[in-house]
Amino acid sequence: MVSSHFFEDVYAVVRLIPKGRVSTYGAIARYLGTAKSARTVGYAMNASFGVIPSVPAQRVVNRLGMLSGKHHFQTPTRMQELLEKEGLIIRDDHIEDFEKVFWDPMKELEL
DNA sequence: GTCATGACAAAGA
DNA sequence: TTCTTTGCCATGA
Repeated sequence: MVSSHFFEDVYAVVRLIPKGRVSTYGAIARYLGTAKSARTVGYAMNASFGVIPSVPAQRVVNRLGMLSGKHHFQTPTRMQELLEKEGLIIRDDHIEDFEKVFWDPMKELEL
């Protein structure tokens, strides 16, 4: 497959998300300069399945901190388990203390 | 080649 | 304030 430029950027940023932190589609999209392409970021995650090096797609959620994409994992519970394994608290498919674990590339990288 | 859909989000009415 | 519309990039029919 021919990883498009945009996808590569998305993967690069997602891989930079520290363990125990999460980011959002919109934050990544904005960091890449295309604020309204959050949708495409999600699509990139869908295509990130099997990509090497592995892309921690479980650390990317929507702006509400909800595990909107868990259904796209190998198993619907995979995403939650991975996050809990990293020390996060998942409650009812949404991340507790989302603001505290939120990792914004705009602030963390470009600061 | 065109049309529709998708792990989303911001802006307009 | 909520509801609706638009934008983005890539993929599949």
